[in-house]
Amino acid sequence: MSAKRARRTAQDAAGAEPRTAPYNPLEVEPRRYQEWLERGHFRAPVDPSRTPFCIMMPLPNITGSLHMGHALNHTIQDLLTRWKRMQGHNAMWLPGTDHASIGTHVVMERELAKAGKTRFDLGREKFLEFAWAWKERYGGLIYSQIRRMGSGCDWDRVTFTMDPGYYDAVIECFLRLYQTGYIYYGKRMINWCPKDLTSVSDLEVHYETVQSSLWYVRYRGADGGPDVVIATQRPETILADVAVAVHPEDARYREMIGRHVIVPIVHRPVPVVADARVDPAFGTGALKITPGHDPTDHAIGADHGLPVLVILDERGRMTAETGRYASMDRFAAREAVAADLEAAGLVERKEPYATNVGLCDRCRTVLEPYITDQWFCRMAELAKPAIEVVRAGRVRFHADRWTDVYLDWMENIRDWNISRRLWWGHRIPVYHCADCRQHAAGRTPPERCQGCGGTRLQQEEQILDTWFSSAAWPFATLGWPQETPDLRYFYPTSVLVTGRDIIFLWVARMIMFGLEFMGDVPFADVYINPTVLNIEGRRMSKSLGTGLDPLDYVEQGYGADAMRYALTLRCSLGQQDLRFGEKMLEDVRHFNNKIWNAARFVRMHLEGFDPAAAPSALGLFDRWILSRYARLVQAVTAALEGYEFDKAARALYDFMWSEFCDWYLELAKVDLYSDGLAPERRQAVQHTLWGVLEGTLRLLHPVMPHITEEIWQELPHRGVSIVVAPWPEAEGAAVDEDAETHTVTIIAVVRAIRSMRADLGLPAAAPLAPMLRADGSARAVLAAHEEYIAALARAPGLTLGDAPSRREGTVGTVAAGVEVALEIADTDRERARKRLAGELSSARADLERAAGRLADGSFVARAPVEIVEEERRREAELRAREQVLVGYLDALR
RNA sequence: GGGCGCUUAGCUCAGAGGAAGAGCGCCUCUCUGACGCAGAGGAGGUCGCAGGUUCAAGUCCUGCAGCGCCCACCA
Repeated sequence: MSAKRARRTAQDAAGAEPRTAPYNPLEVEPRRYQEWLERGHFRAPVDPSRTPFCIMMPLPNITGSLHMGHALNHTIQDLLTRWKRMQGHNAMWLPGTDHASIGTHVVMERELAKAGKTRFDLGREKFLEFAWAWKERYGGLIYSQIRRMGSGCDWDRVTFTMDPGYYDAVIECFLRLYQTGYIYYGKRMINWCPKDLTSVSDLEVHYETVQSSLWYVRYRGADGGPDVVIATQRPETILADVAVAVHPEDARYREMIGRHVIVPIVHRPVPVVADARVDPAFGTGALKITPGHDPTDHAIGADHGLPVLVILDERGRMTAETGRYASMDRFAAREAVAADLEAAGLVERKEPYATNVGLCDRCRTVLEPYITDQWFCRMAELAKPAIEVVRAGRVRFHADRWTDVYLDWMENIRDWNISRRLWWGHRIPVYHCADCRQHAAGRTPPERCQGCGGTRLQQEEQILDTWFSSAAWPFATLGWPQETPDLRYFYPTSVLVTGRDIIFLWVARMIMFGLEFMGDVPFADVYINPTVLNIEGRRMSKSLGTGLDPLDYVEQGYGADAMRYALTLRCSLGQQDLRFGEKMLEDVRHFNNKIWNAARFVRMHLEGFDPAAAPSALGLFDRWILSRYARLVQAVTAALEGYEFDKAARALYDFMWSEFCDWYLELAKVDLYSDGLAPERRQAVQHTLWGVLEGTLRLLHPVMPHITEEIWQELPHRGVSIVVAPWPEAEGAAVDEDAETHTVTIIAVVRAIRSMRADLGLPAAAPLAPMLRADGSARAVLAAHEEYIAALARAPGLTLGDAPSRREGTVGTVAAGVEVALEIADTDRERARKRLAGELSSARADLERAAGRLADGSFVARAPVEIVEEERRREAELRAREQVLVGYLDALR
């Protein structure tokens, strides 16, 4: 146990209680949020007289609950929206959820499985009823969590991707792409999940390295020709082999090309073909060709006019045609076939082999390359303008490095498999003729087939990829394809805030859809927020048990503001990850309490204060803090403009705590507690306390909306809510260099006295009588503010004049050019000597460095004049300081 | 196989060419009238390693190492 903790515990045991209760966010936050809703502060109806600012929320899944990633993502969006609203924009943040077809399927089917059922037991219609009931039950949960975080969304516009209007917009997108000729249909090899029974797009494949085996299998030559040995990790697919391929330049196999070999087990003679896609360095340099079960083989087979054989069904089981392997699972079949090959003496050897297998992103089942009827969207044409707008800076990524990531993917884009063999989603608006297999696209079935005139038309069973529907999010939420006022007013939107994991899945596709359907980019800026990791730097995951629930922390008593601030403080452009730990919340809780109590102090001293009356007697420190505040306004505004959220948060923290509380409040106390304070001085101090606090609250509000509102409402102010208060301009509070310089001097002097007190071991409460000596303007400033220095340094006997720099029985130093001396008792001589010696040695080290640089001819000749001058000034100062310290030290010997 | 990011005080992170910073933690002191979720004073870093550019390098360049991420998917 630390000493500090021990003391605290002892104090607790003694029953010592803090005089005031700390700030309690749990009481404040829900109440304030409710008030904002009731007052309609988050509503943003179309208003042509104001500039719109619009953010579309990256839509959470209906199956999900709020996690740390959302907490950060929403904090940033809310921060931006609130800030822009305060700047006078008509700020709109649109919330919504995603039907997340495969994700929801997985969750619901897991639920069904508990009752021993599958979705096929229910049938399409019943299953969809079940899904809607699910959505009603859980879909609202995430909204209440979003509200609890303080997010100021326009709830009147909340959108679900299967709402009728949105559904219609998605269908419209499909039909237009179909008419343009970008959508095509046919049997293609895709990534198939044998568990979910659907295709998944390339982006939804999760690769993992697993330990597997590589079997070297001998294929006998046909008609007495030479054998060939191939290497495979999937012996079961040998049954579907239609050829063996070798590299055309491979000398080992030149003789083989055009001859035939016998596929083991099925005893099928197949040709040996030459193809440059074979890597001669891998395995034996001979590749078995299985067009039905491997994408590369599929391509090679197509080019060589080879047939396609299929030996696995949609569930990954061996088909009926495979004889004794029929209905075996693919992994069992692998072992069985391998064993049979072994028994036949055809396995040359088997070696361990690490390979990447593609897993279903949702259910982690090993995916199977599989040939089915699929819908694809051509991407080359859509990608072209989407590349151009980013190159031209019409869409800007923050941080900038994501631009290359985006461009790289877009330039190598491949066609998009948009169909899913699932039920929960937007059903593809195409009708197939049962007679001639022709199809036609449309919202309703055609009366008869255009090909054969038949009337047996059936709608396509498959639905669209979830990401196809979310690609329309920036405009389908605003009423597209209707030309609504909303659409005209808010599109293009302002900023997209999202994670890097969906730059391809979502961001790129929104840009392509936006350009295709709206003829304009969907947003001007894309801010990529960091990924939230736990404190060990591990990914948060529910299944690994490393997930953290932000609402847990909020309700534990830290509150939403603390969560928001903790995340914002670490949300920098430089970092791509953000490590989160509970300690961070504690820090912010302390900060909240600091603000709360500072505000209490201010209010306590606002009696008789009239905010409308301009202050007529500002003192040095009033001017100082106003100047510091003016800089703060600039710094915070600039940081937000540059998406440097951490800088904004840090600037606010440092100002509030280290300048406003530690110095200005303490200095103000000297005035406020003095008996004979002139009324105009009181007014000036009150005005400054109020003005700076009120302004800082406004700057803080986007990050910590609740506590700032709670305090702001208790202050004299000009509006109904801080939510709609104007963002501070450096109005009336300009930078005052003079006040800053002089205050720095005074602070340095106070610190010097405090430091001497501590080094000499003098009691904290002992009244001191330091002697100060200064020249010029510093002297005048000190003379005018002796009272403040005396109070803050607890030095009522302070004198300003000719401090003795070589006097027996004193210790001294130089602070900001002011000599500060203190008489010491005989018993303190040793401590004083130690302090002086320490200071002297570090002064000498600095001096040596400065003198060294100035003695270097090339430095003086080549460094810029200002730098050299600065060094000279420093050297002179250090020399003077050294002299003074030596003087004191000598006098103590 | 390609690409990106990170490596600064015990921990979490700022700093991006001119004297090493913050918060927490640690040490000492303080029952001071906003706050002990506090105040005051301290200790603590050859800025991953090796070269280079420069009068000057956490900061720019080149390698290397470790950690993390992304793309591609090789039988």
